[in-house]
Formats: sequence, structure tokens, C-alpha cells
Amino acid sequence: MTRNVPEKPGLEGLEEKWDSHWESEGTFRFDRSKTREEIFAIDTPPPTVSGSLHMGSVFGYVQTDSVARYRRMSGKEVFYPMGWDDNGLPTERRVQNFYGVRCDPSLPYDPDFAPPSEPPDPPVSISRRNFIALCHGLTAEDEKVFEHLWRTLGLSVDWTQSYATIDDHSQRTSQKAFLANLERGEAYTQDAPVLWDVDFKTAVAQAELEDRERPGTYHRVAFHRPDGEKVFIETTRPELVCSCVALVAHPDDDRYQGLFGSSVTSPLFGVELPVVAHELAEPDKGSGIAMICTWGDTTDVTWWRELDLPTRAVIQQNGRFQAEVPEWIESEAGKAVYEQIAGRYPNQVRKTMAELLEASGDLEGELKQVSHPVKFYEKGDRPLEIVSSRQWYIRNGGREDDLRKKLLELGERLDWVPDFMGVRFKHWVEGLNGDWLISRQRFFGVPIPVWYHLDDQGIPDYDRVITPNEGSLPVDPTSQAPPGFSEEQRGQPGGFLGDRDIMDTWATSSLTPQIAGHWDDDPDLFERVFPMDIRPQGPEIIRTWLFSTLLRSYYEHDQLPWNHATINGWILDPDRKKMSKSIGNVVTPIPLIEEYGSEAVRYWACNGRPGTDTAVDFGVMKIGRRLAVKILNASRFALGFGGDDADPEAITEPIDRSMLAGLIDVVERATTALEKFDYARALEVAEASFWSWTDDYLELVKGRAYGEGGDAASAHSALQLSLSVYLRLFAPFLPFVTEEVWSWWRQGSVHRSSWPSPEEFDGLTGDGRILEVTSDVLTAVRRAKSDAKTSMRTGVASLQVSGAQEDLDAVKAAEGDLLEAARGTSVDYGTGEFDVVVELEDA
RNA sequence: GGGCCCUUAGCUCAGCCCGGCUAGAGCGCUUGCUCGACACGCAAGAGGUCACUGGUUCAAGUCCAGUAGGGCCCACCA
Repeated sequence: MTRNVPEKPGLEGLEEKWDSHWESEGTFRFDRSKTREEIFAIDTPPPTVSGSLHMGSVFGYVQTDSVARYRRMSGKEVFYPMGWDDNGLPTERRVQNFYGVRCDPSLPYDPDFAPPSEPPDPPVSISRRNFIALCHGLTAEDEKVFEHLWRTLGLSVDWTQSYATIDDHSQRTSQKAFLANLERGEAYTQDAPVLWDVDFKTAVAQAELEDRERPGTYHRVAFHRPDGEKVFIETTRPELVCSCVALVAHPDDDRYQGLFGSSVTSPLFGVELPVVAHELAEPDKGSGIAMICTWGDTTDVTWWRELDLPTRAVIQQNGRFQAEVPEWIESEAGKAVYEQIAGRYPNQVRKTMAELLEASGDLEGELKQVSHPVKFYEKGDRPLEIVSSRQWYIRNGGREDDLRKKLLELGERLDWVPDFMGVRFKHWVEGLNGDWLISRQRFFGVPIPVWYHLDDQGIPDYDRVITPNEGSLPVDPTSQAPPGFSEEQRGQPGGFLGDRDIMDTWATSSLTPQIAGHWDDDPDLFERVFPMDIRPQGPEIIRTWLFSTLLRSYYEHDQLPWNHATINGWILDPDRKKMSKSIGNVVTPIPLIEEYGSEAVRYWACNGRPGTDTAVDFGVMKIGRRLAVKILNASRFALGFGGDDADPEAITEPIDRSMLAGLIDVVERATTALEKFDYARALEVAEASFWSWTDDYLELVKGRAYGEGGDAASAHSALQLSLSVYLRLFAPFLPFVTEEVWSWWRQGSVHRSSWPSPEEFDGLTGDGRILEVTSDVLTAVRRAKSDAKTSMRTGVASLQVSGAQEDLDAVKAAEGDLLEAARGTSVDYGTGEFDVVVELEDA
């Protein structure tokens, strides 16, 4: 075919050119006629579209894309869909800030509502339906930006397979799976203490917690024995004295043996409390005796449950102390004290209580400043409180050892890349201390698809759950009536109540294999892609996304959702610090793509070893760009001789065959690495070989290639053949430039060509040492010229090569090329230690 | 408190699983070079007690034990 090699090849504009070409050709379209064995399925992480674009996203996705492209070239049909995680709190927050609105579910829907042009302060309250409409609108915009970024980066996803975690199909899948869990008893509802974010006014799950080190103050507070004797506890939360239900010490603690079974009264409130024993009480913490409140921390919950203590909760879901005086405070003095703290926030009450205790003589000694870990919602700004509320849970092994063991087994069967990441999973499962709380008291998400019967008094009976017909999914119980009821019966005695909550975003994204594979509506497709081959993801969401996906797959299919989990490393800023919005060191990808090009950014990402933390490094990007430019220029040379296409028969020169022999090794090593998902090693191997190909082989054959006849034809064919191999080796990493060069003289896409294999070189290779030794001699000649500070064009007056006989034979086989490259006329050979003596002509 | 990862040239990192020839790459630095692919370039060079201490071995950057520093994850907030 005719060759179309440009005079001055460049990188500019390649992204756009090839993205639209691939799109119109359907290059990456998934062929669903293939069988499961022929398919390589990727459970792509759906990025949260409501955050800013971030180098962390680019990093992992590009690495995965290189794996996808390799598998496609090695003969697999790659199932590579892209999803958007738009449901959930990040979107709500973004909408609130972007438009300056707040969702108030009590407001009626306003069909004419339009968001203010500037976010007002304070924000304007709008109805739930208006709010959700804004969420949908904004995420649609955000998704376009993301898709554009992914296309510019050259992710080879099949864009016809996209999904969003809030779209109807995802909602249907999510609700169907939830109802299946409910049916089998894996999901249940319970009224219990939960960790609660008072700002977001929602319950949060164990997986969403983080500890933050906060300053606290130990208050030494006196409780009173009937005989007037004081018992001192130390607490950082004196505001909870009013919700105290008991004092507790370790059963073996000698100091408190006499107190167990007796009672004390609380300071200020005068509430009578038992003194109990429990082994969780630590003798060397504080005074060794603690107050149990309902609930100050999760240990309180344990004590409360195990010791069967009463519930005296005072902090409400809005974070304030309840307004009415609790009924367990009976004394007039106690009531008066409570009046002073009613309706206020815990940190205010803490100060007030300290003052009141001081005044009453119940606060002893100096206040002691400490720093201690406090539980926060990972997205929240205030410490979590524990409040009692009805929530939905999915059993996750946190309370059942059999299930926990089963999940640990599955985790062991999964192939972790790198394997030490499996330990994180193991520790997480071993450390689970409760079931997965999936209900959220929020708005933009998949509704929990149930209703409850109301009794004759209009009181909901949470044991009588009404579920929808599967055909009606997705449903919104707050606006749709359950089967067998009409909307008029909503809230009426004998009628129904729709669950107002939505599911945790992970309750839906834990089903990405089922959503992308169309478990609910296309069983034929699902059979062809499930279980998937790889789950690529970041290390920070092993406890959430990976774990919950594995759990749902176990419940629904009794097997792993994928065979391999490839865990990428963490992205650090150029100074090797963790990137975070609060520090303000987040690096965004678009300016970098503009400056260095997509290939450069991809090269940087693919240089990050699997599972290894990697810093944003502009230097590495520059190298990537240099490599891409080099590929263009070297290709121009290799294809610049007109004439025929590569003819294997024509490759007769020993050095050409020697070069091909070396390439076999490169192909084998790159292939082995990629089979183990080690894209970085494959790139490194290809790159090192490519540079010596340009620096040595190209220089050595240059003179012969410009000539004519059989020896020139040998060079032309060898150049084309080796270039074709290099382009395919680089295609997974540098998709644009390799496609560009491929298009100069080949039909079709390099990304649909076959991955190079050693069989391609059958009968074409020679002694690999010829090129190696000849290159060494050439290097010695160059060194001589460099030392003489003269041009590389300087002629060589005499060239003596000493070495073992086999080395001398190797050089002899390439003598013509060597002399031409070295600008010499003859070589003298001598046996002995390897040595090259060069004498230069006068300049 | 428990666990995992890291520590190799001025910088960023390979090499360690499976011990073995003078420990590699790129950037930066130094010195040259406008040769018919490439100045978004080319060639050559300098630069390292492989964190530390012990041990195993004929042989340790590589295996084992420990120490120190850095990072991450988990853990009941009295």
C-alpha cells in the first residue's frame, strides 16, 4: 500500500483526531457475540463526578486502560464500560454550594423554580423534588466534562455502555438486589443507636468513619455515695452527666470492689445510678471508673447493650440537647440545672457544666488538656454523636462469625495485585463490629423501596414491611403508593407509610458488575461478562467499594465478582505530600494535558508501579513526551525509503537478524509482565529496547539503508518489521502516536492488531551478540570522538578491536555497517581482552 | 495499641519474589556535536559505604532478626 509519511510529524492534535476516528469506527465497541472465555471484563470504578478533576483519577484509569488495550490486542474482546457515581452526598453538597440552595422536604414542589444566578447567602430552601432536579442537571454537566477528559486521555472504553449510579437502570438493579437481600433475611431494619452526623442529619456507616485527633479536657467529676463519700470519674464529656446511666469499673479492680452493686447519685442532677463491673473498663485509664452515658461513644453502646442499662438519650438528631427536662431528672435542683442546658449544643453545654460543677464543688483539681481520637464522618466537620434511630442494615459478617469466615475465604481466593493489598481486606473484615448501615436520611439517591403498614392509630408497624412488585422498579415510596393501596391511604390509620430514606451510595455502587453487566434485564449479556476479570481501584476504598461488591456478589451469586483486584497506589503532590483540598495542593490534569500532551500524562501514570504511591512528576511527563516525539521521528526514518512493504525473505544481513533476535526477548518480557498486570515493567522493557534501537541499530544501518540493492532491502524490511513490533508494544501506553504512525502504512487500527509474539520472527533471527558487540565498538568510537571534542563526522584513521574470537566474529559480521557509522575504512582484529583502540583522522 | 508499605546517585525511581560478573534508568549537572528521522535533538562523562546493627551463606542491595526515620490503614472518644 501507499505510504503517507509526513515531512514534519508532530504530536499536536492527535488526541482529537484519533478520538473521533475511534468513535466513528467503533474501534472499542464491545462485541457481545463472544463467549465468556473470549471476553476480558473490567469492572471500572465509576468516578464521583461531583468532585473536582484530580490527578488521582487519571492515574488509576490510565493504568487500567493500558491493561485493557493489551488484552484487546492479545485477542480478548474487552468489556470496558464507564460509569458515573453521581448519587449521594457529594452531589448534594456540590448542588448546595453551586446554586446556594438547601433541601427542605416539607416544602411543596415548585414547577417554576429556577436556581438563583448567584448563590445567595443564606441559601434558599427548596422542595425535595426541585432539589433532586438540580442534582440531575448538574451531574449531567459534570459527566460531560469527565467524558471529555477520559476521551482526551484515550481511555478505550465503550462509551455506549455508560451508566450512572442514579439512572433508572441502576436504581432498578439496586432496589432489586435490596429486595432480594430482604427476602432472604440479609437486610433488616432496627431501631438502635447509630453514629450520627448532626450537620448532614444522617446516620453513617462504619466504613465512612475516620478518627481525627482532637484536643479534649479531662474533668475530674465527683459522684456521690449515700454516705456522702465521693467517687471521682474522669471525663472529656461532662455535658453528658445528665444522660449517665451507671458507673463502671473493671471487675478485678480492687479500688472499686466495695462499690459494685451499690448506687451513687450524679452531681447536680441527683439521679441514682448503679455501679457495675465490666472487663472493658480499663483500670489505668483516668481514675479507672467511668460513667456510662447513652451514648457518648461506642463503648457506651456496648456497655448499655451488654449490661442491659436504661436509655437516657438527650442529644437529638439536630445535635442539640432536647428542650424538655428528661423525666429521669426528678429533683427540682436537677431540673433547674437542665433548664440551663436545654436546646444547646454539646460544646456549649460542656463549658456550662464545667462551671456548674465547679460551683457545686463537684469538679476537682485542675482541668487536664489531652489530645485524643474523636470519630468523624469522613465528609463531616463536627464530631459524630450517637443517637437512637430506625435504620436499615445489610448483614456483613460484623455480627456473624460464619459469614465473616466465608467472606474472608472469598478474599483469600481473590488474586490481589499487588498481593499485600489483600491484607487490608482481611483486617477490615476481621475488624467489622456491626452490620452495614445502608439507610441515609438524605435526598439524592436510590430510595429504600419499602412501605410500612399503619395500624388503627396510624402508628407504623415496622415489622409489616410492604414491598413493591419487581415490575414496578424503580419506585419512590414517598411519591408512589404500594401495591394494593391508593395514594389517599398514605399516612392514614390502616393505610401505609413510605420509607423516606435513601440508600448509602455504596449500596448501589456495590452492584457495578450487575449494573454494567445488566443482571436484571439482559441475562445473556450477564453470563458473558460475569464474574468479571478485574476490579481496578484505589487502596482507600477496599473497605467500602471492594468489600461491599464482594458481599453483594456472594449474596446474589455465591461467588467472587471478579478474579483479580488490581489496586493502584496513592497520588502525591510534586513534593510527595498527600493531595487534599484543604491543603490546596491538588493538581488538576487538564492544564498538564495541555502542556505536555496526553501521551506524556499517560506515560507518567504507567510509570507508577502497581500499588505504589506515586508523586506527580513533571520531569517524567517530559520524558514521556520525548518518547512520543522520538517514535514519530524514528518511524519517519524507518518508513522513509519508499519501496516495498516488509518482506521477511529479504532480511538477510546478520546484524538485521541479530536485532530481531533481541526483539524476541523484549516481546517475551513485556508479555510476561502484562500478563501479571505489571504494565510499568512492560513499558520499561519496551522503552529501554526502543532507545537502543534508535541510538545504535538505526545509526548502524543508516548508511546501508540509504543505498540500494539487496543489503539495503534487508535493512528496509527489518526496520519495518521491528517498527511494527515497537508500535504494538507501545500501543497500550501511547495510543495516539502509535495509531498515528500505524496509519502511515497500515490498514486498520493498531489497537485491533495482534499483540506481537515470538512466532512472528520464525526463521528471521540470527545471533543476538552481533548487534550487542558492534554497538559496544561504536560506543567506543563515539567516546574517542567525544574525548577529542570533535564532531561525530570525524573520520577514523584506524580501528583496532580486541576480544574473544566469538566477539570478533560478531563484529566482522557487521563490519560494513560499523565502518560506515564510525566513518572508518578498515578494522584490525586481535584476540585478547575486549578492547577498542581508535585513532582519529586530523580534523 | 495492632498491621502493611517504604528507606538505593543531588532529585524521581527500577532492581529484592527466584542471592552470583565492574549496582541500573531518567532528570539535573559537566564536556562536546547544526552528520540526509529527530535542537521537543545527538554523543560522551562525572556522581552511590544500596538507612543502621547483627545473622545465614563460598557469596547479601537481594534472605532472616532487630533498630531508626517516613508514609498509609485499622483500633473502645471514659
